[in-house]
Amino acid sequence: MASNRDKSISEQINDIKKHLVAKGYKLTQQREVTLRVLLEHEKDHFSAEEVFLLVKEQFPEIGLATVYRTLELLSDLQVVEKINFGDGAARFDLRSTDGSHHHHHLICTECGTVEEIMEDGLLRLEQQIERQYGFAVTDHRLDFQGVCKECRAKQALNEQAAG
Amino acid sequence: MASNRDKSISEQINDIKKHLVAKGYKLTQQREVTLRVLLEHEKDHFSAEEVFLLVKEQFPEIGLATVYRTLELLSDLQVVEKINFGDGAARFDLRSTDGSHHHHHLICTECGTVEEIMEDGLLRLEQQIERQYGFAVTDHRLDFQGVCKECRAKQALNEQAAG
DNA sequence: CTGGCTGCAAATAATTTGCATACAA
DNA sequence: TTGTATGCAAATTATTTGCAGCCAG
Repeated sequence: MASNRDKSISEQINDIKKHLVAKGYKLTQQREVTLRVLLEHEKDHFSAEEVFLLVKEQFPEIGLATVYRTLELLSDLQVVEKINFGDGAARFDLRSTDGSHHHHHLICTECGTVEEIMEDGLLRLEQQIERQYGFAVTDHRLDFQGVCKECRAKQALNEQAAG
Repeated sequence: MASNRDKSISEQINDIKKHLVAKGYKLTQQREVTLRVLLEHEKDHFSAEEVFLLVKEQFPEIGLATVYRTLELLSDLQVVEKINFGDGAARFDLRSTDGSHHHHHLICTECGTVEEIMEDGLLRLEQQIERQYGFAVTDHRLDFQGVCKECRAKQALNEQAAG
């Protein structure tokens, strides 16, 4: 029952290294630092550029293209998920080690915050889809747009002031 | 109870024209043709480029930038939804007139087809999120990845041949 | 009329690619 | 050693923007 929450970052990097090696890839300095950055910020949804800037702090020689290539690779390996929230750039989200990775997103339309929630009430729906459409679901993505708690509080204050 | 399914395309364009005019916008030839193309292909998920090519058939003078601007405008007006499936380009999806627009997507990882399904078992979940996180849900997006019926059939055949 | 709208071309922004060199296994 | 990976710069792709003229209301 070990989830990634139970493992140190080094252990997780080691696990991922095995995946890499198994497919004939190498764990370079650049890839390791990139992984470390992702693991240290598992709740964020960084763009390639943002990852690049953070990696650069620990490894200044790295090039942006390498970060793109690494993220692409990690995406293929199912280590990260590439998501597009509609602002210009793709964002990258760590998947959980066990492959279930079912966190959903609460995207605030006021402040742009993206919060992750762990939740899974979708199994029933997936089964229904499989039955009804003959579509074999392997994965899903569920995002909610709306107004987060903080922005609602602000809105309430403003209305009070205005009213 | 009139849904957009009950209305002719001209009627729908007229409805949308009212929205436009109400906000001080004009219904130009270009916008009308673009709308017509979208309405005639309501089950597709075209990129701006694809819309452009289709509009060009009926209105050759149009420029790509105009299509982008029109789609942006229609997006603001909630007439279309701008979605990003992760291939390089944004795609545009008609919303239903009543604003509910809750269709979800079945994205086949084999052939790339995107099928729409009308379904809404998410109300309960939205309510739970509101209670649990204080997040006021206004909209959601639910996509399923997997293998569609057709590709599964093909896979089955191939396995048979191989086995 | 006239302010919004358009087409065009140039500007951005994100991402990819070619290539000579560097380095992990 | 040797093929994979990297950094850089140039190329590509999607989208946006400036601007002079155009047209719907």
